[in-house]
Order: sequence, then C-alpha cells, then structure tokens
Amino acid sequence: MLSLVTWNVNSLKARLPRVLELLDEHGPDVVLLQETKCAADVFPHEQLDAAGYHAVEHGAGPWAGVAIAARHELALGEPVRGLAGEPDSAEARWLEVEVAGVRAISVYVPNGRAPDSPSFASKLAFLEAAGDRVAELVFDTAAAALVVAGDFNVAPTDRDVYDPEAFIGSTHVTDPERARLSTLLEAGLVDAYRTLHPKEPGFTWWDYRQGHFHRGMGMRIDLVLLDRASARDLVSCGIDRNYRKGPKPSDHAPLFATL
DNA sequence: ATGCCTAACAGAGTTAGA
Repeated sequence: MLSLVTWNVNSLKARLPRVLELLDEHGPDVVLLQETKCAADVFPHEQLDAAGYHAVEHGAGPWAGVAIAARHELALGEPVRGLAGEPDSAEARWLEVEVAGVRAISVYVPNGRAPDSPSFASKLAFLEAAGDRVAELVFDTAAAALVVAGDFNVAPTDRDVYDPEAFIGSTHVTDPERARLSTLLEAGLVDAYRTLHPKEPGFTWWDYRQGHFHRGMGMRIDLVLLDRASARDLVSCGIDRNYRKGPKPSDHAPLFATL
C-alpha cells in the first residue's frame, strides 16, 4: 500500500503549520507540493525531519517552487530538477524523484493569466514539454511506475468547473489547454480521481474571494495521473476539505490517492 | 463588517495567483 498526496500550498512558509497538521493526521508516504515559494536555503527541512519526513525541492524564491517529501523509511533517489523544453527554466515547476519504486513527479503548470497574454503561450509550451517527457517515460519500459501529480491549472472538462458559462473565454478551460493536457492521458496516464469518481465534480481549488468555497464555486485543476498499470492498483482518491478551512488555509485542497 | 482574498517583497502599494 502506498499513500500519496498532492497539494498546492500557496507558500510553504505560510502553510507550514497546516502541512505539519496534515502529516500528523494522515501520515502519507509521499507528499508532492506546489507553490512552495521557497528558495533552497530556507526550505524547512528541519521541521519536516522532526515530523518524520525528508524532502527534495526545486525552488526559485518567491514564486512557484515544487517539492517532494517522503517518510524517512522511504529512500529518495537523485532528484531531477526542471523539465526539458520548458519555456523558462528559471521557474521551478517540475521535479522528479524515485521513491518507493515509483517515479514521482511534482508539477506546477503556469497559470496562463489570460488567453491573449504571453504567459498563456508559455503555459501551452510547458504543457507540450510535459507531454513529451511523459511520453518518453511511458515509452521507457524499464522505468518505474509513474505518478505525475500537481496543479495543472487546466480543468479537463466542463464537469470540472462550477459553471462552464462563467468561464467562457478565460484560461483553464480553453481547447488549446485541454488538448495539451489530453496528450498526457493519450500517452498512457490515467486521471485517478475521475476514474474512481466519474460523476462528482471533485473540485480542488476555490477562489479566496467572495466566499467561493462555501458557495461551492470551485474548479478541479489539481490532478493525480498514474501510469495504466499503477492505475489498476488504485484504491482511493479524494480531497480533505478541512484543509481548505480553518486558520490560514491554502486556496487549494490536498488531493489524496492510495495504491 | 467603511471590507468584501492571500502572499511576497518591502516597509506602501504592486504583482501574482486562477
């Protein structure tokens, strides 16, 4: 049995109490974090160590940043930082490490801001590079089981947003974004949550503003993607809403999966 | 409820997130 969680924490520094709370409550084997906003020299290794975890990180300072932590008993391989072909390698958005017989990848896809912005083109380019890397890893039959998890900043279908009408013309739902996300699935990855829960919305993000969380106005943009063999071992997948509530919550809920 | 989001950087207001 392997339990993992992916969580966009929106600053690891600001969210550390909630992260430690989650580790204590759920004790996941592997933790994939996004938006750590944390440079390497200030990464909270000591606090995670005291909680029973060790971690590898890929940080760029005040923005983005990803990390992967695992319980001390699970050895971490040599991390691979960055993604071949990504538009801006100075942004820390992709991190790979072998753990528990799995190649774990924590990914934070660029937001894209607006479809007519340069940032949107970078988002598409990043997704294309991710698709290329996934295809490479899936093709490599010697590779370990594959888990690609994180904040994709794309709602795969209209089922994954609270009101499709409200999102027409905005990022996260456009055909170009969805088409590029689809290439990861076509390369051989399975959307863990949607496989187990075909009908429920499964939102993972709600705007901080205007009470969106309490009004059910969310999006499903955080995903756990598994290679097909691993997906057959999928036992459970879902969020813990309590981490979107309480003191200083992230705007994303953690998404858990058990194999 | 004279604010209606949060975080970083800076040390106020701007930028970014999605």
